[in-house]
Amino acid sequence: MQNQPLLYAINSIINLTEQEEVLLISKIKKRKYLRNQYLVQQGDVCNTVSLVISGCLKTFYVDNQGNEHVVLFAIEDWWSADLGSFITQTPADFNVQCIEDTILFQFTYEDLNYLYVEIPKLERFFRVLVEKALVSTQKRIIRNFSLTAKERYLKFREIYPKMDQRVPQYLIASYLGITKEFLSKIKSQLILEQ
Amino acid sequence: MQNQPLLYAINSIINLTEQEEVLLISKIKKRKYLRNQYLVQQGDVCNTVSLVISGCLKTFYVDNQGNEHVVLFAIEDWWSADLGSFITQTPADFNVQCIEDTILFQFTYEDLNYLYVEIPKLERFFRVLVEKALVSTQKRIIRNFSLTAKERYLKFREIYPKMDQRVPQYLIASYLGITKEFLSKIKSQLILEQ
DNA sequence: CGTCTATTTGAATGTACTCAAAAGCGGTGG
DNA sequence: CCACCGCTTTTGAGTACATTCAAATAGACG
Repeated sequence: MQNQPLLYAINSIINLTEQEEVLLISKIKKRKYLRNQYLVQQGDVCNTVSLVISGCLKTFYVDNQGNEHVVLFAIEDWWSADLGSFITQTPADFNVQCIEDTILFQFTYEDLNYLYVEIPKLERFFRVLVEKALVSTQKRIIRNFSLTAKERYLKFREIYPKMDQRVPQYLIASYLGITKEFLSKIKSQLILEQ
Repeated sequence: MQNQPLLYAINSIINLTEQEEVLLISKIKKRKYLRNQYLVQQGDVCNTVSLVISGCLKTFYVDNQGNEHVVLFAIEDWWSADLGSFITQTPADFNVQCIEDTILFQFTYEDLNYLYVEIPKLERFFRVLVEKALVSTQKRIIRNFSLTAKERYLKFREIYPKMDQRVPQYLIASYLGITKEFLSKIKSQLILEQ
């Protein structure tokens, strides 16, 4: 049954009864997006939380000079949303866009709040999800401060081994907080060093 | 009654029954720390989550070169912990230290997990707390990428108006990801501009 | 008043950026 | 099958933002 992967993930943290599973599944919206489609656009209200089943998303911010800054990539088993927009139901600061054809399970704001009431255990699932995201975001801040661009790139390849081939280089540069040109120079330098 | 501020905060998000309040209070440890005392040291397991009643904490990371990097300040109504260490009960990456005399309400790992079972609504309180922290951490990453040091400093003063006077300048520099010397130069430049 | 810590200032340096141009690469159509 | 197009990556020269190191100055506290 197609909802299994998500249910496994959820049941590894909380144990749902059969009734709860049925209710949960009734509120999950399965959606397919194509490469380059947007889930959220800066300025819109983010109305869904998405769990990635397959494919890849980028969450990014466009600054005043028009530069894109990738906040995070979400691949299989990750989730994504403009959380700030979602929880306050105000316009989003971030864009969320598919960089591959992507299959998602989505919860709307209304449904999720309904589910929190009907299945209080679900609070735990999302608490744990958000805790993990916070931990990895804090670690990222540290990496940005204490490592050079080259070290950050090496760390990135270590933490996300598949991403390096999967994602265009200019997006990795953006994630690392450097220009695409400079990442290119780092890579050629790394080749020379071998 | 001394526990009121925290209960107000909690009751603004979830409604506790009187029994639940009593149970909750029985597990809260109120502690006073002096300036410079550590709550958590890099390498130790972080066993408590702390809610700041008064005073100020810094969470920081010491890198391989021995440089300190402030991850966050926690003042009144904020909370702090090495969350990664706390949730996995593994050695902490971060230090948490008082930069003023500080009064805290603390939950131990065991008590908090017990409370999650006895008062499931508490999951919601902490989910909301962690969500807010994640949002502000993501916004910080964006600021670090899209703003110059000077702009980051101005933004910092805007977001944390009191902190600028309250916290030594070299810690603000560390929070902003720049050297203390450079922050000093930014400030003198700002004075000239007026 | 002296000591310790925090901040300021300056000169030299380095890391990463900008801009411009060239090269590579994948797909599409003639 | 090759030519062309759009998009990504590479390369280079010049520049800017921020760092390092050293020394001077300012503040806080006993």
